[in-house]
Amino acid sequence: MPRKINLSEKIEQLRSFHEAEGRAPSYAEMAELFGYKSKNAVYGPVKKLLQLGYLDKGSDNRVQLTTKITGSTKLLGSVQAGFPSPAEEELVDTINLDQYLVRRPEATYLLTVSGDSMIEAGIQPGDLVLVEKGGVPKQNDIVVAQLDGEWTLKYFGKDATGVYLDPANAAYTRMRPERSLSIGGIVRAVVRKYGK
Amino acid sequence: MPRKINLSEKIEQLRSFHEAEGRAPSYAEMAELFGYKSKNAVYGPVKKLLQLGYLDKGSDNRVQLTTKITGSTKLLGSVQAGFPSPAEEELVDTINLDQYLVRRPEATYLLTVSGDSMIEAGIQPGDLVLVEKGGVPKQNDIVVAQLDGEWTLKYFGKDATGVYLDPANAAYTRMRPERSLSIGGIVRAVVRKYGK
DNA sequence: CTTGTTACTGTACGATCGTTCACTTACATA
DNA sequence: TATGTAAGTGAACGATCGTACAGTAACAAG
Repeated sequence: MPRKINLSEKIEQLRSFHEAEGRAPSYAEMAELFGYKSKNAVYGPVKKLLQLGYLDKGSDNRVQLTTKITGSTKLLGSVQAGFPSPAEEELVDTINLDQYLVRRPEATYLLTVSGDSMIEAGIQPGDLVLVEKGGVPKQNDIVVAQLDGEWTLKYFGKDATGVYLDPANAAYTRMRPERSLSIGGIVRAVVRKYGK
Repeated sequence: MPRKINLSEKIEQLRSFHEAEGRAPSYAEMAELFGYKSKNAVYGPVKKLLQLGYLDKGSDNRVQLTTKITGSTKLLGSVQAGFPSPAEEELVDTINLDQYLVRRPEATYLLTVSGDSMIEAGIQPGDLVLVEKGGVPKQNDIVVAQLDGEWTLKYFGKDATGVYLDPANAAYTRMRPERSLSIGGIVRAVVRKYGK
């Protein structure tokens, strides 16, 4: 039977190395980090971490850290499930919000919301919307649209009459373009930050 | 007068290198990337990019890319201002959502919201809340709390009677702990992703 | 033209890189 | 205890790393 290797400890060591240095360690640095005297000793653990997706190999042959290590937030279950007890030092993966939210980095922009036209969709003034340019909006997608000269945030829709824009606020009504309508982009995510 | 150097082009080249390789280039790779025949030629542009904050130098002497290059979203103005014309190829910095939202990575967790008790605060079922453990909640902070055995998302408050938890839903009422109340963490941000 | 400054080239250097090989140590099983 | 497998050590290899130095090319000012 193969001996048990403490991988979660090594993952934590890789996390702190990345936080301190901002880069992936070399084999020699990993040997020192893990407490080995020879850098060859890390080939075993590295192979396992590659299989588990914690490490990558680039076009040069150096190891690269994946978001499972470099990510800044640990993904847990639902609110109902509550928090894990601080005692259990389990193997928790981290994720990267950028990678989770952004599909096409070159076409994705962040805009600040002003106005309350989408308040009932949970989009408040001051929120950030992550907008992707260039796509074709589907029914009920939230879009950034320029309607008769002014930029707004609305639900996109189409019916027999043509294209329309719906607010998510009972105080406003459905709008249809009189002259021009241009879609700036489709809202892919909403981000709200509390505190200053 | 010093000759003009095209820095924004080099920044774009560094962005595409990072996207392709997932790492920072060496001096030799930068020489090839920028079209120089000698790697010494890049020392000049690199020095300027270091000053402008696009590059860093690590404890080894290799260059590191900052979020101004590796970030995945470009921060623009407000929705009202609309989109910049695609024609203008200006120097736009990118930001990193993780770095923007997360202050203490080791204490930050992501939970999925279930239930509609905070619906009027713009937090819907299925949203992700970014929760920071270990802080002391202030008046009207949104917290993950275990009230009499069950984990919920509520506004935190204190008055002469003691601690209470307020929902953001007219269908529910203020609650006060009968036996125990433990705060799991403070909600620092809300993230909603549209589409699958 | 000449001169001075800057941008760039080409070569060389020690250090470190990842990898390979031979060898020793540790330990479960028989 | 003896045996076999895996883990870890230590030395060596060519390749690439960042840096330094001398020299050339480009160009503005005189």
